[in-house]
Amino acid sequence: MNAKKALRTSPVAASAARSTIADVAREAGVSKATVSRFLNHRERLLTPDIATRVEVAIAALDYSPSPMAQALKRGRSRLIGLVVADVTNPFSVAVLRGAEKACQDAGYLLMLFNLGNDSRRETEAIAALTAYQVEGFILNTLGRDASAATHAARHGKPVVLVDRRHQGMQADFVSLDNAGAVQLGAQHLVDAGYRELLFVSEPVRDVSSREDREAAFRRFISDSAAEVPGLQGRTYESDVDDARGLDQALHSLRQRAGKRLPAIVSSNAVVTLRVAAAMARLGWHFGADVGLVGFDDTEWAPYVGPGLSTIAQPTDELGRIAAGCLLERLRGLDLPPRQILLSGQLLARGSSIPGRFSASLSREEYCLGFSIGHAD
Amino acid sequence: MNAKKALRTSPVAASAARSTIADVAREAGVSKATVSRFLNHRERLLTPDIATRVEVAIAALDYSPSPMAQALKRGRSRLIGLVVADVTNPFSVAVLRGAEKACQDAGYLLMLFNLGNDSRRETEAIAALTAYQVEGFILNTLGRDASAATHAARHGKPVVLVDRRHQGMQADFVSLDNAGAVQLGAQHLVDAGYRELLFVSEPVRDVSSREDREAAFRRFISDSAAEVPGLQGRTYESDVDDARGLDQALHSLRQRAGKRLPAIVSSNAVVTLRVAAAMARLGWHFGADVGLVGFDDTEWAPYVGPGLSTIAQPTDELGRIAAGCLLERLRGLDLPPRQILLSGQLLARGSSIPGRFSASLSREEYCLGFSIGHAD
DNA sequence: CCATTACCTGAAACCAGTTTCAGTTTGGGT
DNA sequence: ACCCAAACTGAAACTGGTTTCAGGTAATGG
Repeated sequence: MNAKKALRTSPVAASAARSTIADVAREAGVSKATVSRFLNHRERLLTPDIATRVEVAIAALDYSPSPMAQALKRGRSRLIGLVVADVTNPFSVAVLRGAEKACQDAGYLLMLFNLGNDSRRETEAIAALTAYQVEGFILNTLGRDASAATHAARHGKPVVLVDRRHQGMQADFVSLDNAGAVQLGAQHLVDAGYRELLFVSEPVRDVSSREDREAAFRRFISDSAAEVPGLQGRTYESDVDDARGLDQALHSLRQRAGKRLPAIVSSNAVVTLRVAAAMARLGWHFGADVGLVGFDDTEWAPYVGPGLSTIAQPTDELGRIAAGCLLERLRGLDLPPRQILLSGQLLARGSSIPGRFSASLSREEYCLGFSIGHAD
Repeated sequence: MNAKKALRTSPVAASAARSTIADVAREAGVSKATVSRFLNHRERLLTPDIATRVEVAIAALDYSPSPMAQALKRGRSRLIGLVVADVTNPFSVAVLRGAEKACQDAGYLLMLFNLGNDSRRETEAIAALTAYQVEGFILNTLGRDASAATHAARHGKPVVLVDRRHQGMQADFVSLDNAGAVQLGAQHLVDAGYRELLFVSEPVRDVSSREDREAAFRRFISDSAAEVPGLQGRTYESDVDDARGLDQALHSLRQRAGKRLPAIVSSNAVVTLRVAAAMARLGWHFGADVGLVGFDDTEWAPYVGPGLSTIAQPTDELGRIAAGCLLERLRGLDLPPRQILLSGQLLARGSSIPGRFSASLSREEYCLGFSIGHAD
């Protein structure tokens, strides 16, 4: 305390201490209230004379108000809490990027909490963020514990769910149109001539996006069975530490296929990588031996094998829109919860072309870029 | 205000309002000061009787102190500011992950600011974070504006620089041992028989890690010229929107090589991807046509072409150690600035094996996993 | 010309904590 | 039994803002 005062009076270290509203008031010869009014209610102005005096003082002291103090008094913090299931997942990061930009543009800062795929920390995350008075949440969490999110909502903080829905929870929800995307990818494989399909996913239970995708795949198979003779489809859940299981699944996929062509729909980039690893272990080649369409278009997809066909999510959009929804709510918009689904885009590359053999040919020519219009 | 009081007395909505220290004090029949002491100085205890009364009251009201108010009074916020040059860069994300974990374990929360590779926002970022009373910074910024960081340091906030040094700045610095890593990768290429080397980097100027790597490459070439007959090396700066330039650079690399073997050292994952794209455009193959060792071991590296040889950075370590340094400073450690360099690990795959042709063979057998011990 | 109103400004209370300071109690020593 | 110190607790001041409330001044109306 003494040290601080010493600093402030010492001209050398003057810059070390942030100037406060009281300093400005003193400098301008007015009261704190007047300075505060100048900052917040400039519209119904103060006397021009006084206003300029305050303005000058603020400039002279390079004053900017402490968000902490403002948060304390106002109850609003200009902070948004972002909870991410796993920063390692490129999808999460891409969304994060979009959201972060939108928030910054609106003058909000992001507080990040990464769960590292540990669902127990979900409650902890929301509690910590709530303590810091975040004004709202963008949640991309494991579906497990709806209670945590509901708790946040009950505190009156708006919540936007990204990619993963919590059953029965009243909140805005922004996501890829999973059903449409699966349809798009699976149909593409069928069009390319593949008939024995395998949907590979991470453990489905309780994660809405995985459930949606799997269900959509099943629906596609049963819906198309009539028109497409010989079409068969199964699903497989891949576990992180069960590489052998995946290898076997691929084996039996090819066995079932017989002389029909086998293909895989992988439910996200993580799974795609696992499948790529399995293919390498088996010495098989994408396209020729087994077709593939994978969710999430990553920057490396064009260069793996003959190029991986992917379903691109509009990740940036998702993040931006999620943040947008939240900001609207913060501005007082009071609507019933919305569901916003954006469509994916199919990028067809070598991995869904049966005739082609591995990476030994230039990929460019296969990059057809099938696409369906994607929302705004 | 009235609304709030109404809420608090209404039993139904009681959960909506966070309870304050005053509530606890009233409930326990003690003063706010006593509650505060219970929370902060439990060691020199209160009377056991009173302590338990407070404890019970806290439990009953599910009270937890407001970090905002604490920050205001204490000047400490339990917040750490993390500025990242580009969240899109997998390296940044990996570091972020490590740092985030370490901070959370120590009870700190991370405020994230992404520059999106826009160096003008650097000052803005530090100002915003400072305003929120972050206790320290972890900076992975563009080198441009040392002033911003210096400014932060002058405010007495500890700063840790990750991967990028600011010239003349007094702060802890945590990074890969770039010189050693370049040596490791380049030597590996030479050992494999490559003789005409090209170091490809993003624009080097003002980014210390890029400068270091380039310089180390030059040094390696001149140091080895004597012992390795025919060894030649050049450098090339690749620009985002100049794909043709890169194509030409590769062309002349091969031309220069003549019947010697040409190879590339790419300075990070982004560049590696650009090189992969160029190779695809040219219809060339890694390993056979041009060798490659790239900085940053990504999850997809094993599956591109014959597998990409990489120099893995201990990203998680880097993040953890950076956070660790910062936390030490926050605990009052007062040492001169440290430089902590961690060694990289060479993962040799197909792209640095001259004989092999493309992806048509299983990669596993090439994954020799050359490695040098990496610092704790 | 006086009363009323409108407008501007400052003092003080408040947000939710921490910390200082002073007062009370207790215990030990003599 | 008395004195003094140590230990514990509460009132109040403080952090840096915002907001209410009341007072003062100038302008307008009767």
